[in-house]
Amino acid sequence: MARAGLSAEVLTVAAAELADEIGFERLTLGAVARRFGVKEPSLYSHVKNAQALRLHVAAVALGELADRIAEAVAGRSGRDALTAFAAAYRDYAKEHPGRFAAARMTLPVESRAAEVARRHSELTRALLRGYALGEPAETDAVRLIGATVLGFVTLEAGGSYSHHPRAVEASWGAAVDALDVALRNWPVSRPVPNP
Amino acid sequence: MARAGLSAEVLTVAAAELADEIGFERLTLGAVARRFGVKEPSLYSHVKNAQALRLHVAAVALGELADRIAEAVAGRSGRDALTAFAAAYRDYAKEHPGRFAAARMTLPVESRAAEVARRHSELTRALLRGYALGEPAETDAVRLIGATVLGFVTLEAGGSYSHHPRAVEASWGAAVDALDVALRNWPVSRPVPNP
DNA sequence: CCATTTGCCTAACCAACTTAGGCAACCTTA
DNA sequence: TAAGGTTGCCTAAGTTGGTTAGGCAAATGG
Repeated sequence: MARAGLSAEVLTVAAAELADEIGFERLTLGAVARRFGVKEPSLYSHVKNAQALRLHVAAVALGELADRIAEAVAGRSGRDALTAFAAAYRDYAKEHPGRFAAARMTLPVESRAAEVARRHSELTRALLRGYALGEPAETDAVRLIGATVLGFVTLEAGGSYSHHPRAVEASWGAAVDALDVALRNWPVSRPVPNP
Repeated sequence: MARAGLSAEVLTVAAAELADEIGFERLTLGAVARRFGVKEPSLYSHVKNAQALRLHVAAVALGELADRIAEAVAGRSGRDALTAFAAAYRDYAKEHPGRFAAARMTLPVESRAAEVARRHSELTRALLRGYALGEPAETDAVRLIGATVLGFVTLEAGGSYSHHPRAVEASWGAAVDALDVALRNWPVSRPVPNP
C-alpha cells in the first residue's frame, strides 16, 4: 500500500485546521484520518492517542498566539502595548476559534503546551514594564490581564454579548481602557479615595 | 420490576452532584444510571438526551450561582458589593467545580440555561448602581466584570496560577481592587491623564 | 377492577477510541 | 542490487458512550 507521508507535525497541523473548520469539540481521529485517506489506527504510529493530538494542537495554538503577541508588543509600551496585546489576542481567537478552544484545555503540568503557556506570562510581564509596578503588583497585574482578556474573548465567542445592542467592539475598547486605568492607578501602590 | 422514582429534576440533581465528584467532562449517562441502579435507556423517559441533561445541570448551576450572588450583593453597594459579588462567584466555583464547568458550556440561545444566564447580567447591573456609570458605560462595565471574574476563576481552576509563589488569594484581592479603581475612574466619563 | 398510561427493561445499532498482529513498502548496507 | 531489518499502514476486534425500538409490568384512574 502506498504510504501517506504522515508525521506528528503533519497530523497536528491538519488537526488544527480541522478544529478551526468544524470546531474543536468535533475534532476526532476519524476526521483527521479521513483527511489523509487513511484508517484511524494508522494515526497511532505518530501520536500517542486522541488526547495527545489535542494537546499538540493546544501547543501549536499557544505558540502561534505567543508569536503574534510578541510581534504586537514589540516597540510599544504602556497603553499602546496593552492595546496591541489585547488586539492580537482577540484577533487570533476570532481567526482560529478551534485552535483557541484547544488552547483553553486544562494542560498537564509537564506538557509541551504548559511550557509554551509560560511564555505568555513572560510576554505579559514585558508588556507591563511601562507601568513600572514592581513586585508583587506586577504578578497580580499579569494575572488580571490574562483573566480579563481570556474571559472577554471566551464570553464573546460563546455569544454572551450578542443579545444586547451595545457593540462588542465598543465594550472591548472600554475594557482595555479600564485595564489601563487600573494599571496606572494600581490599587496597592496608589489607593484611590472613595468619591 | 420495581420503579426507581426517577424524574428530570432528580436526574439533574444527581448529575450535578456527580459532576462535582468526578468532573463535568466525565459526567455520563451510564454514571447517572448506575447511581440509581437503573439501565441507561431508562433515562430517556425523563431527559431528551445526554446533552440535554448537561444543559439542565448548567441551568441549575447558573441558578444557584445567581442566588448566591443575589444574596451576597443584597444591602451592599460600591466596592463592598463588588467584593461580595466576586467572592460569591469564586466560592461557588471552588465548591462546585463540576457545576461551574457546566455553567461554562456554550448555551443554546433558546435554552432555559441561557435565560438564567440573563439574570446574571441583571445582578451585575444592580451591583453597579453604586458606581453611577450611566449608559453605555454600565453595559461595558457589566461585560468587564463578568469577563474578569470568569477568566480569573477559570485560570485558577486550570492551575495556571499554581506555578508561581505569589498567593492566588492576594492576586484575587488585587484584581477586585483594580476593578473597583477602574469603575470609580471609568475611562470614558473621567479620563485619567498619563503620569 | 379493567383499561390506559407510564417506567423500566432487553436487544441492537452507531460513533469514537484503542490494541494486537500482519504484510508490504522503504531503507540500509554489504 | 539483493537481503536485512525497520517502519507505516492495514484488518480485526474489543471497549465505552450514546441512542432507538419494542415489550412487559407497575401504577393510575375511571
